[in-house]
Amino acid sequence: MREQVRAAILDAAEELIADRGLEGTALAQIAAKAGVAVGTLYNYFDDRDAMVRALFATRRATFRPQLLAVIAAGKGLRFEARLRRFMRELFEVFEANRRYIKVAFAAEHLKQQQGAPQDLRLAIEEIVAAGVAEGVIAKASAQLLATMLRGAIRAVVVQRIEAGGAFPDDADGVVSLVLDGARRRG
Amino acid sequence: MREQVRAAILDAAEELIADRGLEGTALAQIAAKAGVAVGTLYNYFDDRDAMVRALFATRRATFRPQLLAVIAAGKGLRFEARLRRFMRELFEVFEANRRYIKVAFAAEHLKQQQGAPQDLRLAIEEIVAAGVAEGVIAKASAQLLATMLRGAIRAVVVQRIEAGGAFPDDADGVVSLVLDGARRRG
Amino acid sequence: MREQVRAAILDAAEELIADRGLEGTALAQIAAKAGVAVGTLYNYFDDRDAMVRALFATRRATFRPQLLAVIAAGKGLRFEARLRRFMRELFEVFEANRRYIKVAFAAEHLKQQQGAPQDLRLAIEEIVAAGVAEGVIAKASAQLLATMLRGAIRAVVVQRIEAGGAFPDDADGVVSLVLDGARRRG
Amino acid sequence: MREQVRAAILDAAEELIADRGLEGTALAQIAAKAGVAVGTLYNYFDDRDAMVRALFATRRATFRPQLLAVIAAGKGLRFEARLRRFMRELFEVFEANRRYIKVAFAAEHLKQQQGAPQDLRLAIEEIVAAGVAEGVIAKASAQLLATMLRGAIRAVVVQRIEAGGAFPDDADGVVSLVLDGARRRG
DNA sequence: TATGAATGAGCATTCATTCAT
DNA sequence: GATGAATGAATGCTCATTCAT
Repeated sequence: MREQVRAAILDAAEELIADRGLEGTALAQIAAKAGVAVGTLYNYFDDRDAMVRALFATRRATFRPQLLAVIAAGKGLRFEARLRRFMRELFEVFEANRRYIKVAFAAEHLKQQQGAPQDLRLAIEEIVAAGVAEGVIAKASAQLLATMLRGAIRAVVVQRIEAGGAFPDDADGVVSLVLDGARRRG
Repeated sequence: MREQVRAAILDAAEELIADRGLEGTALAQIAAKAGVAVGTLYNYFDDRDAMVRALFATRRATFRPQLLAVIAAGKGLRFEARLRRFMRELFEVFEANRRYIKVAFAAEHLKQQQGAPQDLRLAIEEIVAAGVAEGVIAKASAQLLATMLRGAIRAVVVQRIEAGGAFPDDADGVVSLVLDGARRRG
Repeated sequence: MREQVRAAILDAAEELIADRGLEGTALAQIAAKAGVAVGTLYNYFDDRDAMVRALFATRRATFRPQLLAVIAAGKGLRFEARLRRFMRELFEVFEANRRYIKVAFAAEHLKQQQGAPQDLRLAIEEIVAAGVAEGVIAKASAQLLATMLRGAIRAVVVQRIEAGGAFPDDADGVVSLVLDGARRRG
Repeated sequence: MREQVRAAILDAAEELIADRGLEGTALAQIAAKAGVAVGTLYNYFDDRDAMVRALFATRRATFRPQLLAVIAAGKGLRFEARLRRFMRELFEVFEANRRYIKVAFAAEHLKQQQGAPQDLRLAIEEIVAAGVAEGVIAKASAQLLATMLRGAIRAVVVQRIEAGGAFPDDADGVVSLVLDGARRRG
């Protein structure tokens, strides 16, 4: 009961923030969309800021296990296969959490949270570390590779969010490029 | 004289926006920091929005020629040398325009300006196209390579801005990675 | 309760506008006089303009039925008696709505309302038309007579508002003059 | 020279005030239209209010002699002829001072001036007094007749100003009505 | 004397937060 | 707990007035 109201509030907040941005969304709008009175918001959250933090925390609590599951799913595989699979499945998880991803990247510049981006960073670092352990990736390249992968994912996400389409299947292209480079062979 | 005041206003705006974000910065703060009265702002700009646009336009007018000079400087070189040089010098230009870069990336989500990011995109595409023409890069990889380079640059910039250090010398590493991949050889 | 606050706001607005004019009255003054906070005004009216319109509409809603009652009261009478009675009772209604009348005439030059003046015009035209129908007034004089009556009423009202006294008993004199003229008879 | 600038300023003020009202006209607009700088206004007038008062005073200085001439022109005539002639010529004077008349009536509700209306009142009272002296008007009707004449003139003026046409020739109708009444004669 | 940039008090409006019901 | 009216500080903007040049 109480949880349902809380969820309704956060849903309303998420949708409005995704649409109009964090600063463009007033508490009155959130309350209206959630079907409660403004004052009620304060029974669930200390203040506006706490509500936003709760929004990110709640969503992250949904998103993170899915992300961890994706990582876990590839555990037995060899590095390259694992990375390719990870990239493919990652975009599916993004698709399933589309609105949160939009909000998370949109609010990336705020100090208060780097939920999804942070989780992602760790996930990538873990896989890259596995690649190093396996001897496929030089230790010296590891950090840079991780950064590049994140950069690539971010670019794709931002583009898709603005263009509005589905998250695409550049996954394999990105992996090939970062593993073997863009230089023409032969 | 008039230009000095204008510059002082934009400087104040830039610093405050870099610190507190666009929506977190009030005109009164900008005026105070610039050492003028609120009303004075309106002698220089039509309204708040025009001031922000002027800020971006002015900074871009400084940044863009530097970026173009970097591109032009590499014109005679072969692709790889050119790309390496470009990346190195690019970060120097970033360093010289540090605060603008910060504001530009911070305000990236606003429709009203994609100045620096847009300029950068075109610069990268030009160089990559030269790589294709030279036969070093497969045509099929060109788009992805460009995207990855931008993603990498962005990631580096954001990280350095938040961490506060100088833009690093990952330049060569990035180039090596995107050209030859992270996979260990031999 | 809510209605009382609304009424208090409109009362405050009316009094201040009557005193200082429409443009000379700030919302802060109205709020202070009404004993509420500025923001509260916006719980009752969309904006300043809506508040002013509401003021006129509310007052007119009180004034108009009284005016209509005065007109109706004379329905059975012959023209001259009716006109005399109308003029006398009209000034009583004016007296009962003194502050509104003041505001209404003061804001007469605004497009947004011609409430009282408009109502009055129609009332007069109806009575004059009855005079024409009865054969007492020549059709050709009707329009001018109506205009003169309005002009006379207005002059009396404005004078009394500025002088501050009660609306006078010129009523009979006005009627006699417009019916029989000022020329001395042998 | 100095007088020309002063005149240009008052002309500009008059036109703008006639168009947009007193409160709707900013000093900057007046200065711009007059072709001088804002600061210059303060070399000619103490402040905004003084400028407006000067505007009315100057215009009245033009208007009043014309009005007095109209009165003087009828001096030899008998009352009725004089009144008819006065009313006709009055509207010509109004036509010649159209913009001032518009401003004067528009600003009638301001305490600061009743220039034209005041002059007019005196003119009418003088003529009516002549009618009393001549025995055409009963002393008891004099005040009311004067009030009615003013009311009628005002109504015509306001209507013409808003409608935009020329001041009409209701003059004779008004005179006939106030002298002989609207009642149909057998 | 003329200029017009600088000034800052004043205005309408918004909105997170409080609290009596 | 839920409500939503009340609050008032804060914001962007205007404009009469001042004053250095």
